[in-house]
This record gives sequence, structure tokens and C-alpha cells, in this order.
Amino acid sequence: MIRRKQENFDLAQICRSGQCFRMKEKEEGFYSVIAGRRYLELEQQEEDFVFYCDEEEFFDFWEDYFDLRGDYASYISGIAPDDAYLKRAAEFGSGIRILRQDLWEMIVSFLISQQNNIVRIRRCIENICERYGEKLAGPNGERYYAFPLPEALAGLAEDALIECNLGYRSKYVVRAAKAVAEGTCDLEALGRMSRKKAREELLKLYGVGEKVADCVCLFGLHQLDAFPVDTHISQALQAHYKRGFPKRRYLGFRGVLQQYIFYYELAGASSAETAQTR
DNA sequence: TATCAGGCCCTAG
DNA sequence: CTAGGGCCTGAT
Repeated sequence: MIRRKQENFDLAQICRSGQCFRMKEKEEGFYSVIAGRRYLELEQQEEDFVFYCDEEEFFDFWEDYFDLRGDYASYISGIAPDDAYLKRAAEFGSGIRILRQDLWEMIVSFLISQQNNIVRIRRCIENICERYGEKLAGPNGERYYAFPLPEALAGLAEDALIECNLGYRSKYVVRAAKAVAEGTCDLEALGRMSRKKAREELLKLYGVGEKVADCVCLFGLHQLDAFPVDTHISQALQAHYKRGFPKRRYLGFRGVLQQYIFYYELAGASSAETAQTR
């Protein structure tokens, strides 16, 4: 196991920021994550963390997975001093990191996310994993399911995943699996593309629109400049940036700021405002 | 009972 | 190109 002190890193915030649907808070301060075929348990107390894995696995995988070498303090200090709203949002979600998750998994997750709520998104994904993913055992015998490979879904009927509660999104996922399995959509190549090109390629997938494509760029390709605009972000931008969000200023890390805003609107803004008006 | 949840597709005009 | 209807499902 690895002990580590880390600033700007908070598992509860990451868990609730709606980017990783396979991370769970089991108890206060105690979490588990499934990534690819891996399973990790970890603990947090303030800025002290315990990763229940050996040193090799930590430095080979989890350190990058959680983007612990990223300098999030610099993103936050880059915020315009007179932008009180953004400063508040960043302060509220200052422990968020953009994880380096698996590309295929992100494509499926954000196909499922459309017109959907987070609780159900998680359930859909667990259903798919339990039904089509490989059953594995952790170091202490914990049972868990890997995310199914494209090949495991490519042969399904387009409506097969309705059983997993995907509803009309079933055909989106099955078609995406086919595209990847057949090579029409080349995951390796996507990883080497510019943001613009990657976005363009992703948009060719049935069921992937601009919002989902940007989420995949941000969370699956770690393109921190991608800025997904959903209904919440759109409303927040209209309310707080009448002249438009200063995209130019934040070139290169707009996606991080997007996450601060998203999380703030989701978890913080309402309570903060009632506190303010009181 | 109607509306909405981290949209997208398709068809008309 | 823009507008608007339809879509699975569960929660409020």
C-alpha cells in the first residue's frame, strides 16, 4: 500500500463530479474504483491518502489515472481575479481532477448519459458490466466486473441493451461497439489526433453529438481544452457570462473549469445561494 | 398526470 | 440552417 499527501485532490468531489461512473464511496472517506481490468480501494483523510496497491502499480497506473502529476493549482490561479463566480466554483471543487479513463468506456458512458440522470447512468453501466464484462477477483477476493470490450457487444441485436435499462440508447452503444470492432472507428488513431479531428471522428458515431463528443475528448482523451456544454453549463454561462465565457483566456484548460462549474451547479450553487440570501 | 434528467436523430420549411 | 417532435425509463 502507498501513503501519499496530495493537494487539490478530493475523492468525494471526483466521485460526485459525474465523470467516473465506476467509482464509489463505500463509507465516509473510503472508496473503490474499477478501471479496465483493475480494481483499487483507497482512503482519504483531508490531504492524506492511502492507496491499497503496491508501489509498482501505483506509479505504473494509478498516479496517472488520477492525474496526480497535473498542476491544478496553476489552473485555479489562472482564473481572472475579477471573476467571483468562477473563483467560487473552483474553490468549491478544488479537489476535482480530470481522470485518465479508458476511451472506449468513456464513449459508452457518455452515450448512455444523454437525457439521463447520474443514478441511472451508474446503474446502466453496472448492468452492462455484470451482463457482458469479465468477472474478476481483486487481491483480497473482491468480486467485480470489468467493462465489456467492444467485441463483447458488437454482435448484439441493436435493442439487446434495453434489458440493461439503456432504453433508446441501446442501439447507439451496439452500433458504436460494431464500429470499433470492425475498425471503422479506430481508438488508437483517435488517441493521436488533434482535438478538432478527434471530435470530427467521434461525431460520425451514431448517437454521438457535440456534447457527448466533447465529453469523450475531455474524459477519454484527456484533452483538457474540450469544453462540453450541457443544459446546466449552458444555463450557468447565460446567468454569469452575459458577454460569453472568456474562452480565449483559458485556452488549454477550459475543460477543467467546465468541471468546476458543472460540479458547483450540481452540488454547491443551490446551497451556497440559500446561504448567501440568508 | 406532466415534466425533466449532463442529447441526438430525423424530417420539414 | 433552424425548429420541433420523438425517444426509454424512473423520480418528483
